Amino acid sequence: MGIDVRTEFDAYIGSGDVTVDARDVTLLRAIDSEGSLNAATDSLGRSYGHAQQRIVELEAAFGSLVDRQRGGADGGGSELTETADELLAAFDRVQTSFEGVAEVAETVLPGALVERDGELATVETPAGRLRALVPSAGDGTVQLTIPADAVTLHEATTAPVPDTTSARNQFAGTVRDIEGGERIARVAVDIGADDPVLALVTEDSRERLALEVGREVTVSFKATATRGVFD
Amino acid sequence: MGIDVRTEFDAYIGSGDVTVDARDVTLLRAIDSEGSLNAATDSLGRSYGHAQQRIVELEAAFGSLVDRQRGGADGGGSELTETADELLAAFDRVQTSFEGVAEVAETVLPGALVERDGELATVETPAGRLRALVPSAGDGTVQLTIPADAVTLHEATTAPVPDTTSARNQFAGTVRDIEGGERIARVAVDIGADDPVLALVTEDSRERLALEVGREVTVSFKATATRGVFD
DNA sequence: CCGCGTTCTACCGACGACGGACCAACGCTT
DNA sequence: AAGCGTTGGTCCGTCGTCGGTAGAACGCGG
Repeated sequence: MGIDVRTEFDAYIGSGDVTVDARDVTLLRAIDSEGSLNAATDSLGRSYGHAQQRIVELEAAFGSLVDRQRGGADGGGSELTETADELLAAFDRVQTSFEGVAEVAETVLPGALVERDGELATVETPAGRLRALVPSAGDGTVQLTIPADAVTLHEATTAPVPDTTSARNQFAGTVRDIEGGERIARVAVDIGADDPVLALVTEDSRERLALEVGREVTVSFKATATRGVFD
Repeated sequence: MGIDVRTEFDAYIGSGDVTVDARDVTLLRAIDSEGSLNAATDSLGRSYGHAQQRIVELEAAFGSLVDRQRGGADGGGSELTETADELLAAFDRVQTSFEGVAEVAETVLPGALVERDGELATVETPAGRLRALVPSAGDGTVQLTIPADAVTLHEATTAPVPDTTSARNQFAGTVRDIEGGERIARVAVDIGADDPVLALVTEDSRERLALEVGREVTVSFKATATRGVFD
């Protein structure tokens, strides 16, 4: 079911009416490594004029980003300010966060909305009722997506009683498949729905829980991490 | 620490060498609601020519998306195929997934890399050692980001023993602050680092765990959900 | 004083994306 | 046969983005 597609994205960080994109970030990085705006632009094969103008725009929103000095023995040069370093770090963080959701496998479950209270909904699925965030308005059937990196597995015998944890969605299931990565395994757990729930687990955890095909486990995931959209 | 910025994104889904963006999606949605390509384009204030051409491109990658019929009593019309519906649903899912990471609060922790095994790293932080995914290569200090919707809280007394769960990162802490939303509360838990760890929790869970400022809890989050980037 | 390599600023041209206009083909109704 | 509103396809003008070029200012060294 469904069609298979790549999921891609462009990340931005913004302040005021300016938004910084990947292009701006590579420019700043090149300035940092080349030591001058000039060297940076032609190492990137880009025009000096627009790059310089762009930096002025960025600085209007974020404050000083590049310490520029013209004249002098070596003709001058530029280096990044602390603000620029923080900006780059912030961009890296959101970039890798987005990469996370883009690359990580997720399982999508069909379901029917039974109740809705603000953004929080309870949905009836083939595996049972669960709670999820559904941001948009609507009614009827929904598709829930559960990111594999938000699913935690427990030994079936020692599962925490639901009242003592904030992970409300808990289901008993049996391991159907394990794809071992280098250090991270992808475990497919059948919880009674058409498709198994995928869980990302470190190899350590896989050994510690003695995960193998056929083993009974309980899977849990937070309501705030599973998101639904209406069909 | 850090500068405050909006985080934004553009989502795409791709197949072959074609990538579908939000513009394409609104076009398809307009065709669906208007009943014809012509009505769709001028309800959007866009040119027919390019829209038609664009659909041909999309269909080259995804197969038939729009059933077009010209001539007839009403002059003809167009409606979406099942494939197009699936495409729209897929786009909605990735869109809301990205919105999730864009809107959800996250806490960033500084740390020092102590070991690294593939993508999996163990990092020394002010709160103790924890395991995280750090995709890029590098060395030295890192910044870990822990999305609030991936943090689960447990009663301090009945925390599951670490060996029985796949959530490896567990810390004892005390609740510092609670921001009550409509149905979802944001709980800040001090675990010994400079900044508290934020956890997104439903109001139900907040009551059930009797969460209030000063209460002792244990927070846990999966290694595969916390991502690190080098400074 | 001149040379150097940089930053600053402005202008031009190429390219792509898009809207707008146009015409043909279609198929049913009248 | 004429009319209608759609789809199919093409062409042109505009606008924004970007590279390229050119010139001025800067400040230190020779």
